[in-house]
Amino acid sequence: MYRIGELAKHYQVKTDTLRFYNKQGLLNPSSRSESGYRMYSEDDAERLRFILRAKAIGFSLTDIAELLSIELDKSNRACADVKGVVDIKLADVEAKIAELNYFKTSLQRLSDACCGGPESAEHCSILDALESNSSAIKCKNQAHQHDLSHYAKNCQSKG
Amino acid sequence: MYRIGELAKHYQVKTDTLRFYNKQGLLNPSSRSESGYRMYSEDDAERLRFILRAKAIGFSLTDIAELLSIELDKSNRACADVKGVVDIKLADVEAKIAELNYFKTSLQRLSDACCGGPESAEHCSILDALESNSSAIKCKNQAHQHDLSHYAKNCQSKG
DNA sequence: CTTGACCTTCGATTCAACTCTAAGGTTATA
DNA sequence: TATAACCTTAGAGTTGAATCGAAGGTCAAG
Repeated sequence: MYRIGELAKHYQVKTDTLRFYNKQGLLNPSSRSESGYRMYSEDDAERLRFILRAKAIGFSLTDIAELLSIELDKSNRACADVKGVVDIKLADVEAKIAELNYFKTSLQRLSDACCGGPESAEHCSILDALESNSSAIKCKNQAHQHDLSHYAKNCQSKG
Repeated sequence: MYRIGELAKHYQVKTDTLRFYNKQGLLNPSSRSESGYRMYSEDDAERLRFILRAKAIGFSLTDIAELLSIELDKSNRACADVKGVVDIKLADVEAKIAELNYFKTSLQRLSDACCGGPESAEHCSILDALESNSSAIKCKNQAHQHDLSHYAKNCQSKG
């Protein structure tokens, strides 16, 4: 069993954050000491690891609560429902990866094209690229169905 | 030239948001009409597209301002500086992709293991996995150097 | 010449996810 | 027993990124 400060130090979070997660119902200490101190078990720590990992890759606390709460009403849910929740997150993650890969390619192209020397950036190819309609950072043409589609369709490749 | 409402509608943002970007210096309309209306050029629209795309993949407005401001003081910056900024962003993006790929694998594994049928989730393999120390959502062993390393090292594979 | 859809400003509010403050209780050590 | 380093609570403040409200100016159509 860990006291709040121990758990916090171990996972590099503030005690405030753990109290906040407690208040939000995200991570309730499995017990309290005589004097009212929060006492966290190994399972609680496991749950915290899950929360931190999910958070680090961009899930909101609401998302995380949803994933974690699935287990609570499982007898009222069909397998398909559960799989549905997971698959929605999966689609989100895949869409984000696609965006990031696209952006990565653009940045890579910029970086590769730049001499990186000590001379003034007046004629730096990175700047040229950013200046002229972000021509090195083009919109992808094969717009798929997600957040970006609403403006991707208006984004002409001008290179 | 577009008025604020036109630009907003075109890119599915609120006029408030465009005024906010103006106030923040992220996107200043290239002119004002006689009567003081903000007037946006094609280049302004281009810049907005860049902002929206960058935002969609997780850059903060501060990050975006940095990328966009490169052009302003370019004669005061060395090529190397500019390349440096881009390379830092590139590393950010790569780290994010790595995280997401890791999480994607975990979610995929959960999804694949689930029958997805209409029966009660009482014995759903996804829930089993989440329950028992998230064993199906294991920590990766090959911890590389980034945000997660501080707790990845404490995360034992229990499957 | 007024109605409605625009636009302006400034300041207040929202939301997530903390983060801090104040006032006080607990526990190990000198 | 007193000092420090813990812990408790309720509630206020912070940051980023909007979003809203109020009070009013602009402009084309009827």
